[in-house]
Amino acid sequence: MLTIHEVAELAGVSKSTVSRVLNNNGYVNEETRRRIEKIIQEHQYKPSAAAVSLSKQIGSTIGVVIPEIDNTFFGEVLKGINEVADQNGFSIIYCDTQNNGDKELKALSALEQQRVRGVIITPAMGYGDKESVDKLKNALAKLDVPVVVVDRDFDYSQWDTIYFQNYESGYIATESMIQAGNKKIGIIQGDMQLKIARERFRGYQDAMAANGLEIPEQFVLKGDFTIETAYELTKRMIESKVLPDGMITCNNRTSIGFIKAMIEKGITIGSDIAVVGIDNVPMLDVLGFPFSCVSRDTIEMGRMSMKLLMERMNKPDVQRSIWVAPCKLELNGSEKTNR
DNA sequence: GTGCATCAAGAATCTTAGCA
DNA sequence: TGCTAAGATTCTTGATGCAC
Repeated sequence: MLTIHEVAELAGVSKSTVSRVLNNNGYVNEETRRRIEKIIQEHQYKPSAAAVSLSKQIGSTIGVVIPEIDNTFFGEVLKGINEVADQNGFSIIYCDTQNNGDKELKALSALEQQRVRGVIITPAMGYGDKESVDKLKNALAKLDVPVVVVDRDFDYSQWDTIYFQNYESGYIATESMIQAGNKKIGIIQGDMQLKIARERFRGYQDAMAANGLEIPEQFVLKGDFTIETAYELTKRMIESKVLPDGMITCNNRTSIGFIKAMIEKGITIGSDIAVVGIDNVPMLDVLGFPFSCVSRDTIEMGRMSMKLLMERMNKPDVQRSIWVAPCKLELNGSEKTNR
């Protein structure tokens, strides 16, 4: 790859003149300009992003901190972020915290060293108390760059935020199950330290109460948003020989764990037991498995987070922005049973 | 209209001093 | 003389102020 120095040599000018042509500022003789532009085009010269950052004292790299790189949900969010970043000349550094607060602080420290221009973060933990929020706040303050929080909103947050209609998703999922004729409806909760899990559960509780149904406590399973826990909890529930009419699964991974246990034990979803998940599991559609869920446009959430970050870069003093991704009910048959 | 000099951060390389 | 540690210098690339 050519450097500005080599372009200058080929054009018979100094690199200052090439720089003026590149940035379209200062005086440059029209003939000299045309000659330089021709060389740039012929050699497909592109200025080094690292050197431009160094020179301008501003980076073109965005740090994205996510808690589960192997979760398809975050894969799609990243896709949306990448799309907008790419269109606007930003590159991305990804950090996976594996839902670990210490790893999150390390990742932010690494991004500080990289001198990123902004950070998009899905917090690793619930941050339900002021002390842990302060730790995160301090780490982000050290970076001194715009921040956007995605998906996991939490109390005391002060940053631009993009999240999902968590309460509504819990409510709609439960309501759809009730409309399908189910009465004894359980739920596999998410990690209740997270606000999103508490909100989804609250939606479930309110939908049950609004329809005059009691919550069957033995079918309120204390999950943590992982496949493994959902699988174990579902297996134990099946082994107890008593099943509810249907279950709400609180995220895509919980749905996978639930379905895996059901298949293993020979129980047919949509016939022996109903299920409505929060978040889609695209792979089930590919496999022809009818799965009803409350979905959201995750790629759009990624796009919006990057757009919000760029807006914050341009206008650092405007009020905090919050964008709520709408939820959409997709009924494919698993909300019913033949019992 | 043009080019020199300078600046930025940090790694790599070179130089120097001190000691055994 | 050889080794180590510390400090100084060089190098990378692009932007820009200022002199000619």
